Amino acid sequence: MNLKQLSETLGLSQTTVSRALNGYPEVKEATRQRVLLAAEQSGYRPSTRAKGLATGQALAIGHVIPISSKHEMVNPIFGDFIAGAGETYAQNGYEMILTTVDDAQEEQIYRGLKARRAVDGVVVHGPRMDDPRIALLHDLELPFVVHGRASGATTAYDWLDVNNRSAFYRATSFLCDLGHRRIGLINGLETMDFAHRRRAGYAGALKDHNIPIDQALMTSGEMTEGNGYDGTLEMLASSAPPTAIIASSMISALGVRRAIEERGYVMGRDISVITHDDMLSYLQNGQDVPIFTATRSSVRDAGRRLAALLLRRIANPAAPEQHELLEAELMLGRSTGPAPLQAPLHISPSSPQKGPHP
Amino acid sequence: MNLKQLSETLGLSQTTVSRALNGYPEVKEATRQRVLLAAEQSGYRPSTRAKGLATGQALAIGHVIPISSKHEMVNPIFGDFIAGAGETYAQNGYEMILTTVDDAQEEQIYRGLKARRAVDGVVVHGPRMDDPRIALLHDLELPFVVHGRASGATTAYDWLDVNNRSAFYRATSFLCDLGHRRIGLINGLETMDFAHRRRAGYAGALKDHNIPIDQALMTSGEMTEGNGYDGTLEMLASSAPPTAIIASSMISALGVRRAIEERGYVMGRDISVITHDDMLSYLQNGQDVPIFTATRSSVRDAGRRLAALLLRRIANPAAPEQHELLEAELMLGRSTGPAPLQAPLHISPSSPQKGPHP
DNA sequence: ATCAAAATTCAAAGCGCTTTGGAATACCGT
DNA sequence: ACGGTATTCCAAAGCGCTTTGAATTTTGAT
Repeated sequence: MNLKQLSETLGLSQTTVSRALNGYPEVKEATRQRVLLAAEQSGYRPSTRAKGLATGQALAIGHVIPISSKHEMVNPIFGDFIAGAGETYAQNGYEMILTTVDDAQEEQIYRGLKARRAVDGVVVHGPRMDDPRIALLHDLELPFVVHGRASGATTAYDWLDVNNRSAFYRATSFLCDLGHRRIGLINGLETMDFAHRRRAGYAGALKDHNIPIDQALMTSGEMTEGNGYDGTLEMLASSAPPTAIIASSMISALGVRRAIEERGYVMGRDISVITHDDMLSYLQNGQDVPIFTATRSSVRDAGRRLAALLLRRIANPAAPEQHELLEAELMLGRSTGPAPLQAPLHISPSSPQKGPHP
Repeated sequence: MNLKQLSETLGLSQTTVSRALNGYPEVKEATRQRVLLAAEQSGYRPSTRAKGLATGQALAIGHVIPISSKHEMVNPIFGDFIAGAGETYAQNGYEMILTTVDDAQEEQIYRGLKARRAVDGVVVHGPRMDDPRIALLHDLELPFVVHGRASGATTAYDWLDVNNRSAFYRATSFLCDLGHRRIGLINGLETMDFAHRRRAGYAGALKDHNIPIDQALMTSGEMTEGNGYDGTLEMLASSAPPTAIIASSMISALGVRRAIEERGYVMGRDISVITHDDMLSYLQNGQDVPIFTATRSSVRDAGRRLAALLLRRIANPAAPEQHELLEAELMLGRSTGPAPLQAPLHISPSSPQKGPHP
C-alpha cells in the first residue's frame, strides 16, 4: 500500500492525504479522521526512503562503534548505551544505523555516511585523547554529539560525560579517609580520554592527602576481567602492596576480586576495592547492599540523554553547544573498610591456582 | 555532489555515469575510468535513499533486539554478535538498522519495518519456545533468519544455531565420566529455546549414565552473575549438594565461582564447573589454559555467518531453507577434576560474607 | 566507399513521497 | 444576491537515483 493507492481508495489527492497524515492544518477535521482511519486499517506507512528523499532528512542516526583492531574488543557498555539511545530514537521516529569499524577506516566511514546522506547525525563513541574525529565531523558539517569528551579538541562540540575526575577523586579520598595510603589504580587504556580523567582525579586526591604517587600502583589496559586480575596480582606481589584498589569497571573488578581471594585475602577487610559501575543490566552490583563500593552512573541513562541532545542539535544546528556533566554517586558496599593497622598477614592461598584469566 | 552535478562536470549523461559506476558493460572502458576517477576525487557517493527508491531495495538489514521488559536486560552477547554481523554487512554494502523493543511491541515493529520498506530482511534474536515471530515474518513475507531455533514453528525457516543439546550432553557426560553423580545446572530462562535444548542435553546425558534427575539441582533464570551466585548457593546449601555445576554462560559462571569460593570450596577440586563460553571479547576464558572448562563457540563468528545466510536468502528468496548447526568445542580448563571420593569437607568460609550479587 | 551490426551514449520515465502555487468551494456581511 | 475572505482540496514539480527505449557513433565485412 502506498500513498497513491491510499488516496485513490479515499477519492482524495495525494496532497490531501499526505497533509492529513502529517498534521497540517489545511485539511478538514472530518477528512483527516477519515484518512487516519483508512491509513490505520490498511496498515499504510510512508516509505522511509521516499519520505527521506522528499524532505532531505534521513530520519536516522549513525552510531559508529570503534572496535579496537588489536584486541578486537567490543566495549561491554555498548549494549546498554544503545538500548538507552534507542528509546529516545523510537519516541522521535528516528532509526539507528550501526556501523562497526576499526580505527584505520574511521574517517572513510564518516565521510561515507555524510556523502550518502545516510544519517542526520552521529554519536561518537569512546573519544580518545586528541581525538581526530571531532575536527573531521566539524569539517564535514555532520551534526554530532560525543559520549565523553576529547581533551585537546580545538573546536566546540556537544557532549555528555560522567564527571570521571570527580568520581575518582571522591573514591580515592574516601579510601584515604579510611586510612589507606597505598591505593592501586586499575585503569582503562589511557589513550582513552575518560581513563585520563580518572587518573587525574585519583592523582589529585592523593596529592590533597599528601600521598606520593607510586607508578607501581597504577596499571592501565583494556577493561577485561583478565587485566583486572593480572594487574592486581602484580601489585599484590610487590614489596609494598596496596591496601586498596580502584578499578575502572565492574568487569575488571571481578578480576580484582578473583586475584584478591586467590591470594587468600578477604575483600573489604584486607584489601578494599572500589569500582566504577556503569549499571550494566547483566552485571548488577548486588540487590540491596552493593557487593562493591562503587562510583555509579547509568550508561543506559547516558544513552537516552545523549540521543536527546543530538536530536536537539539536528533540530537547531545553530544553537550554542550543549554539555551535560553527570555526577556519579558513590555507593557504599561491602568491599571497603578501614585500612588494616599493619600490612595484612599473607595467608597462603586456599587454592594453589595461579594462572591466567577466567 | 550528486549524480547530476557529477555528470555535468564530466560532460556525460547521468545514465552513462550511473552505469560506469555500477559496473555495467555498455560503457567504454576509458569512459569508465574517467568517471571512476572523477567520482573518487569529488568524493561522490550515491544517496542511499535515492538509490533505494529507484531500485526498490533498502540495502539495509534490521536487527530487532528484544529487551526483557521485566528485567530491562540487554543480552551481553549482543555486542559481539553485532560486531560479527557488521563485518559481513560492510563487505556487501549493507547497512544495519537496530531497534530495541520490549516484547509487547514486537509485532508492531516488524510490521512497521515491512510497511515502511525500511529493510530488506531481519535477524531474529533470542527465539523463544513457540516463538510467534516466525509465523509473523513468514506472513509478512519479510525475509528473515533466526539466531537459534524456535521449537514448535510450523513453517520452515533459515537458522543458525549452536548445537546446544550436544554441547551440554558432552559437558554432562564428561562430568559423569569423571565420577560426578550430582551435577547442577544453572540454566538460562527456559522460555528461551536454547535453554530448553541445553537442559535436554543435560538430562539426556544423565539418563544415559543412569543418574536420576533431581529438580533441586536445576535452576533457570536470566544469565546474570547474581543468578549464578544465588543458584549455586542454594544448591550448595541443600542436604545433598552437587559436586559439579554446569553454567549457561561465562557471566553466570563468575557468580558460580564466587559462591563456591565464598563457601570455602576450591573450584576444580571440591566442585567442578563447566560453562558455556560465547567467547565474548571482554570476557576471555584465560590466555593459554582456560580457567573454566567450557563448551565454546564464538558468537561473533555466528554473527558473521548468520548475516551471510540472510544476504543469500535476500538474493534468492525462493531457495530452499538454509541451516547451519555449529558444534561447540569442549575446552578443558582448570575448573574440572575427578569427583571427590566423599562429599567435600565443609570448610568454614574464609569470608563471612553471605549476600546478594556482585 | 558502403551498410549492417555492434558499441556507446542519451533523454525521459519512474520509484513514493512532500510541497508549491493555484483552483474550487464554503462562508460572511451587506 | 454579491463581492470578498477563509477554508479545503488538487495538479504538478522535484528530491537523486536507476533503467527503458531510442539515438548516435564505431566497427567490420564487403
